[in-house]
Amino acid sequence: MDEERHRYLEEFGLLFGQFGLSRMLGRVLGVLMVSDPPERTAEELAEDVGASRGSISSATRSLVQMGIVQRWSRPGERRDHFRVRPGAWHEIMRREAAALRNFREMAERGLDLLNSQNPDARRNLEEMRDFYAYWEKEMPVILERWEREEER
Amino acid sequence: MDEERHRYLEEFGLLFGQFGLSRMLGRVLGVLMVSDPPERTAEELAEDVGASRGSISSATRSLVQMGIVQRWSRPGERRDHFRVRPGAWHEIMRREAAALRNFREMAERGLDLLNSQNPDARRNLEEMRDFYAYWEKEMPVILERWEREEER
DNA sequence: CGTAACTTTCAATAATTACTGAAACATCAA
DNA sequence: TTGATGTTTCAGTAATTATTGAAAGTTACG
Repeated sequence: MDEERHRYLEEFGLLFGQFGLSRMLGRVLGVLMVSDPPERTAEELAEDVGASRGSISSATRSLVQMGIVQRWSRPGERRDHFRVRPGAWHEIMRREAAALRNFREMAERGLDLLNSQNPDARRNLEEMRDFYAYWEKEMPVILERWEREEER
Repeated sequence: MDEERHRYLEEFGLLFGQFGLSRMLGRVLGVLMVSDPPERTAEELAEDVGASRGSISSATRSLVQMGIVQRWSRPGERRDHFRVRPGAWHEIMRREAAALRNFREMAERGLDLLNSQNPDARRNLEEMRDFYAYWEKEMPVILERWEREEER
């Protein structure tokens, strides 16, 4: 694994770090993305990202649990193999779409808490609530259109 | 400031923490959202969130710099006041839309790096690139529609 | 069974990030 | 200019989060 590839993995990790996942998850996902063939054993992952077996174990567990990575094993072999699931990116975005609900609900709780008739004071929370309700409605539409276009 | 309100601020902060901003930015934004009237001085913010002046100073600076919060002062008064800008939520989403580009570019760099003809190995990166290119195109459309609907 | 190959768990610790508070800086009015 | 009021900066420290590595757990096979 050369210098350029290590830099790529680190930046892939940082991108995911900014975005909310952990850096290690990003690095592991990065290796799986640029692997040829596109799968790796836990041991290979540990070597490629330069991390301990323990870290790899917890990163792969999270990625599998999130539906981003698949684990599989050939019968009669002790080693597990990991690969990125087709549709992984769609799944990541679907999670973001689901999180919009938390923002809308936070706005609604704020309005209850504020409990004021002053329209000036309510305006920001109403805007927040309406904005996230709008996105909650629109994102699934765009996600579905992508799925239909992928099927062709 | 009662117990319920403090819990709200803490959860508002956590929501923003998960989402990528700092918890303190979230707490400060939370206070400004549920204030009546909807503005606060730095001193009031410090008291409401229970943080030091220094923390408030850096949080408000970031929020202003991001275009989420406005700072203003009445002539002949030394104190600055802060309030949430109308359109703040739109601005936050616009930033997310802009970040999609980083994901597409990461996929493109990965394809260069992989430099393999094996279609199986290229598939994940191609999917990533196409998926984020699609969102890069679609998000501005939805953001603009919101703006048009707001104007009415 | 027992052993080797491999994985997971989790307490300890390293690395990172958030926060404070006091000093420096800025602004207003007399 | 001075003093009072208010804000920012930043070095130090606290709090949090990420990571390791060794022990415990699993699985395949003879």
